[in-house]
Amino acid sequence: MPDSLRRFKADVFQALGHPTRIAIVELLGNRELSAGDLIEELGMEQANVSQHLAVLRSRQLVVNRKAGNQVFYSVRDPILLQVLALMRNYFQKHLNEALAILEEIDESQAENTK
Amino acid sequence: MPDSLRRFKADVFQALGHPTRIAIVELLGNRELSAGDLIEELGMEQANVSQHLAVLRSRQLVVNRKAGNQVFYSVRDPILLQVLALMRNYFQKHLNEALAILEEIDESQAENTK
DNA sequence: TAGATATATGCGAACAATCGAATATTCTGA
DNA sequence: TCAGAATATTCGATTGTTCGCATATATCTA
Repeated sequence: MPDSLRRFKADVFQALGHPTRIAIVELLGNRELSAGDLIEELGMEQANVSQHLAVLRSRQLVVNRKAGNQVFYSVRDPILLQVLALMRNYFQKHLNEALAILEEIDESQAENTK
Repeated sequence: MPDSLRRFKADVFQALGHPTRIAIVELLGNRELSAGDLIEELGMEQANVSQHLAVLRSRQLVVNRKAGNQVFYSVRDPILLQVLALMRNYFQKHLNEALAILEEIDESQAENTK
């Protein structure tokens, strides 16, 4: 496989490689939500959410539609939702290990705060 | 969904968010390959490949088996291969946009080298 | 045991990603 | 045209990732 193709895939995965962006894609699901809706649901800084939306847009994982004052976002291709569904599956299958990994992450974070 | 779950998913995606690691998982497919095999196939520095393998191991996307002198790697769960297959699908569907994105990346890299 | 082979790890420099704060843009309604 | 609402962008500080190089560890073979 050409390297450019791998870079493309890696870019898509990397765009999904942040909890907030996962949350955005999952909140969107099959419906449209405005940026404001997302900000409210996520309970995060407006600018921060907007930045994450910019990442998802730049990789074209979401599309947006302007309606007057607002901007409505949706997932561009349902394949992405299938991918997330597979991941849910994967997570359940490996729940124990997953929790262990998460604990490690927490511990190493505690470590850093010492 | 709890945030921890999203972090777990994000971690998995992030592990896949590098062209070399995509290449490794795709090379492995359903078979086992030694670290040396992978280094040869990839044509990259031994240490670099080993570091990428460490990332994949730490997120448990691959498992390894020691046999004497060598270490054999394989993909832990075929779900990951399904995910990659879906991405192939996605890529073909959006080939044109994908190429545009790749060009942008190239341009911004050229920008940086100015 | 010594030397070779296979793999992993530690370190530092370069680069990229993230966040909050401030500011800019775009649109609406008075 | 102006104020205000919704969203996006820019900036700088901080943190995380990646790479190459050097070195460590483990195993095999003579």
